[in-house]
Amino acid sequence: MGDRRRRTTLRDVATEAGVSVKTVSRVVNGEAGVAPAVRAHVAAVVEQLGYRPDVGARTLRRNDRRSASIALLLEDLANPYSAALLRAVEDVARPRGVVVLAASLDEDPVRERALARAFGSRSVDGLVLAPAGDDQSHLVEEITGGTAVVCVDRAPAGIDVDTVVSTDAAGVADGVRHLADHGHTRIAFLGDLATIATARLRHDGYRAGLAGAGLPYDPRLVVRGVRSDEAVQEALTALLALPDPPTALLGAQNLITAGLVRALRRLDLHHRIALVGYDDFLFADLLSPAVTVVAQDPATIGRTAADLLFDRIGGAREAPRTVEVPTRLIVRGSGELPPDR
Amino acid sequence: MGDRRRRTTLRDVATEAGVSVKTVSRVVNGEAGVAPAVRAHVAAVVEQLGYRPDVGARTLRRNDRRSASIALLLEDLANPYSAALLRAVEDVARPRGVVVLAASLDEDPVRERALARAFGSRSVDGLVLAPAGDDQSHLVEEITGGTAVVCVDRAPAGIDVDTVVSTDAAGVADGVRHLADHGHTRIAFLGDLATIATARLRHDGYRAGLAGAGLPYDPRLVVRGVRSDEAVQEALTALLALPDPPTALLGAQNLITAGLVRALRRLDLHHRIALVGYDDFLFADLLSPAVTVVAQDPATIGRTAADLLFDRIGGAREAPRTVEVPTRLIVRGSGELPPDR
DNA sequence: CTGTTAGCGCTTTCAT
DNA sequence: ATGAAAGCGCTAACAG
Repeated sequence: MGDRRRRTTLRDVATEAGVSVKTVSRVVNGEAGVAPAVRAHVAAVVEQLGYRPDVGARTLRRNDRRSASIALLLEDLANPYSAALLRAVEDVARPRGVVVLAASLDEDPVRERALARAFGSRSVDGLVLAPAGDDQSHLVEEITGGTAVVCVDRAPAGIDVDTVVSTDAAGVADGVRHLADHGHTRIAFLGDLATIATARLRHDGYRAGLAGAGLPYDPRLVVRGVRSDEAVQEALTALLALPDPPTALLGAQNLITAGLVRALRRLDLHHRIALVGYDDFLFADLLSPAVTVVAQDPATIGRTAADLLFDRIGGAREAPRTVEVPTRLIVRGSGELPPDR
Repeated sequence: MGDRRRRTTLRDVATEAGVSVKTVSRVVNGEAGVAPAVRAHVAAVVEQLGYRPDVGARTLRRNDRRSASIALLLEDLANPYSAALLRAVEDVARPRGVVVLAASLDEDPVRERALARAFGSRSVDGLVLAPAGDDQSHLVEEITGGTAVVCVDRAPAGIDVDTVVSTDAAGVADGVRHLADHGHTRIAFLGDLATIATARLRHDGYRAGLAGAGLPYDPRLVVRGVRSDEAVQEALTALLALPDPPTALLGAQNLITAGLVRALRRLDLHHRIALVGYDDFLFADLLSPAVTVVAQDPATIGRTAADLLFDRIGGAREAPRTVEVPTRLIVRGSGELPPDR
């Protein structure tokens, strides 16, 4: 109970093959310095005994402490954005024989630290982090300890590492401009908590987009900290009760856009009020009207982050870079409705 | 380059605190047998030096070889079903201090073996597997080696382990009966590859549902091996060209249902041909008509699988159980359209 | 209550 | 080309 049967070790193979453990180690690791005949024989014994190297023991002993594993700390693994990112990283890691640990942070800085620690204790070679709090300095120890770190989705604070983000501000500005091009002058912004860096960037993009279109910024059209379908519903109701209500909406996040689709539907205004969402979602093209979105590209973000990470793990020493992955405006219908009055 | 700076070890703490390594080990692991004053002092030094235990070394030495990690082998981490399952498992693992390794199999039995091996080499305490091939006997070694294994989504072959599945057949039968109740007698079935066990079960459910409704089984209404939107489109066209075409469709999988929604839309038949999908999806309620589905419950499957896994890891020795998680028919509109002729 | 010693499975270092 | 010995950081087993 609780005890595990002893598995075949290098030593077992060595004894059986009549060679030293070092020779077996050489064969298993494909190192030079073993006569072909010996190599073949050892390989046969390895196969026959079903020997499997113990990665933990290997990591412990090696000078570089490599474990052939990396960890991902994302917002929520069940969320399509995180899931696509994870999958993209996995696809880069697999061919290298590197396994992936994954965890959800749920915007909790405490959990960020705890999990970074837990993964650090397991000597992962690298960490891909979507920062949850506004201070990542707790990672300094890991970094000086030799763990490669790359941030995604949001710029980190307190550490200087490679970072891959979407062009949030520009993307939202595009969306705003698109609505303005369709004649809207009253464009509302519904965004996430201002404590979230990307939410701030998107708000900046909103301002910039308005400015670019020569429209004034009206704080009454801005609702922030929207974190549930109910909050969306309330916010929308309040906006529509304004003396000069918006004729177009910009949903600056996944779930907010979804909430807006539902809320507009409920008020039967979905064909009268224009909507542009930030972040694409499945079936956006099948709704009526189909939803125009500013799409992020989580797969490219993940792939890029993984590439940068493996560069670092491979010993790259340049100054940390920030890569911006462009968003793309996908025109589908909801963002092209004309102003309704 | 490649070398990692030495981290603080138990020994460092022991030297600094003026005690033996064993005493530090006791404090770190919360074992009894340390005087309160000593304990406090050691804890302070641990904190001051920023000591972090090395889980790899601990695993290597412990008799039970526990690593406080488990692995998930799922079909595709980017797919909402797998993602929800992963998240549910993570939520059970986290409070136990157990980290989660995850990988996608993409229906590839070779990858199943390779990844099971890779995780075995890292001495995970448990494995949650959504079987990709039709032979899981390669896991016998892991199991006798003490790794707990639980299968999800599909029953495994060649090993006898705890398994958590949806009531696939019953779920599809429910869907068929629902359509029959609404007057349909010509109900088509579009399913995945017959080599996939769940696809077979769902087909069985289709037959059973027809039988239950007193309807004949017409092979011309059955299309299997549908693996892309184009295939769906073609299949639908062929079905509608029959002398006596179906008035209702059952999409026996995620992507097939999505494809059917698109294809019907393209033919402008979405309000004339009834549709029931297997597997729920986001915004199914916002389409028009909203899509009636037989929903699986990946979160419950994941949670249950994780519970069973930790029972085993904890030493449970009963005969392996199979838990069936019920599906739920969600009535939304598309499945209640009357026969169109 | 506390410490000493051995050794997990492997790679490193150095010898042959 | 091969091997012997040391030791990675930790816990087990046993002494005191």
